[in-house]
Amino acid sequence: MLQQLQEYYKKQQEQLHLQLLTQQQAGKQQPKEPLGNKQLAFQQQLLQMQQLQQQHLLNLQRQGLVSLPPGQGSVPLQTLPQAVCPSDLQQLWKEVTAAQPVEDSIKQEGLDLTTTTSNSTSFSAAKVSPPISHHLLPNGQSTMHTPRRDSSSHEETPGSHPLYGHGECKWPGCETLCEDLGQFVKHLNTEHALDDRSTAQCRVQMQVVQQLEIQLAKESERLQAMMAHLHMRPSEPKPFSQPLNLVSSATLSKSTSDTFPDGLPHPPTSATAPITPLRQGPSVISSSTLHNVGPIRRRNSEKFCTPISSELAQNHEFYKNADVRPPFTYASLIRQAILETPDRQLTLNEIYNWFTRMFAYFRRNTATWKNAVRHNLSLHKCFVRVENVKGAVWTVDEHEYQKRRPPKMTGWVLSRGTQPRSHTHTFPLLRCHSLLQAALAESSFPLLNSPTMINTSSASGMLHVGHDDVSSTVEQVNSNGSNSPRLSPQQYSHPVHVKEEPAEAEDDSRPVSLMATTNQNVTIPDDRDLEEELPVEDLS
DNA sequence: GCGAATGTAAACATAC
DNA sequence: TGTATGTTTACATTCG
Repeated sequence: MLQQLQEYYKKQQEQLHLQLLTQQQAGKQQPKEPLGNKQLAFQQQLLQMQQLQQQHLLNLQRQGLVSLPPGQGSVPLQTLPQAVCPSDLQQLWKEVTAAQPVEDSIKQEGLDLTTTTSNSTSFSAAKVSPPISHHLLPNGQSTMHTPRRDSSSHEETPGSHPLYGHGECKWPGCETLCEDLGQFVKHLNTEHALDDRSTAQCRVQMQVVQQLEIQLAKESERLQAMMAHLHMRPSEPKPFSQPLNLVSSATLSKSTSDTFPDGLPHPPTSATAPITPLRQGPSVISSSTLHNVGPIRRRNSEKFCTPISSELAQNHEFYKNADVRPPFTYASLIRQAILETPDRQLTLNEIYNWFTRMFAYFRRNTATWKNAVRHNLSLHKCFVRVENVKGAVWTVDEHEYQKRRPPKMTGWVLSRGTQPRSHTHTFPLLRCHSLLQAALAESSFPLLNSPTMINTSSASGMLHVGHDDVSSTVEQVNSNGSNSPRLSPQQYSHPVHVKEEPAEAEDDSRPVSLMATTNQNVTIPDDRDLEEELPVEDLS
């Protein structure tokens, strides 16, 4: 099926290419500007075709028909069409840009694809929308052509370069170490000059961005349909506090498609205020999301209780490939890492590995975040160090973890711990509705970009919007509590030594049976109730 | 303003 | 000795 598709698209592309060449020939006898326009139109056609192909492939991928090798990300990069080879593209760009004054296509500091990028990426949108002033750079970062830049980024300081950070070149796949900016500029000019390879890399990055935009648009439509079906009013005032949040404009506002008939959500055209990823899930493809760095305080897993496990499951590929800081606290992430393992325990190094494996963001600044991880492990009582023959491993004391959570949640979260069981029986639809509304109102709805969740388990997915612990605990029950004979520390044949902590009278059973404490969490019965009562399909 | 939670940095100890 | 690991402290920030 895939082959057929690819063949089909190949043929289409060849036809288009042929047309393009024909047009080029014919264009020689025509005034330059119409030629440029026509070529642009053809180029757009080509790119749309490529988009279509990628969309299909993505759909196939979603349906499990196509699997991507690790490292390829959610975007089928390896399938990026080659219909426009770099040299063609370069030629195209030359001709297209020749029709209009493009100053300094190649700037002193290196390749500047801003104008051409705009031409190539905005597609038909360029015809109807004002010139977008943001431009995505090959590494997914965005340069703003507004005078002000995102001050939250330490890379945006004067004398810096968006492609340069932490002493290394951030050109995709490069990572060449450069001692200073001067050396970097030199490197940029030599290694990433305007040649076929760089052009191709730019194209790939453009495709990545386009794909994400398309995906977002589609999921936005889906969400609208869902909300319409549920009689919700997404465009009610109040929704989002971040005006620059793409989701707020693209997802929930019908006017998006009016503003941009191409159906593509367009990132904000200016960034006058730094954006933190507080309410941003991967569904928020905003420029600042893609390069948010620096100290970020609250994570939405804590504040808005994004279901970390489900979000991670859904957006695994995104976090794995995009240099985006995950919107979760270190504690949440560590806990997630530990709970994801069969044994519910990890060595420090394994935790490190999980971080780097799961998040591209944590593949750099290792000293900083590793220190933070160790700090969190030591600081939070919910993380318990257990020694075995292999060395020390870390486990999660779920009870402690729950205890440290501020009891300020509404809906089922409150009912989970404090209300009688009977309350959970009333949950399903009403609570779901209010919860959903609350989630929509309070967050950027991180499930938006989660086709699997929407497709296969929307109910559970929505219900999960409310508490990551709930989802995780439910998963625990499913994956561990009932059917998997996992090894718990006490099950090891060797004696288990638990770091001596001041034993607390009330929950002192921890050293004896950590896993028991974890799995026999007092909250589980409710979770189990929920699992039983709700039409949850995808919890296994 | 206060306190809790969190992130970051750093110093220090210990084990290998 | 260097590195990994673990603990602790300090300080800044965010948010209720």
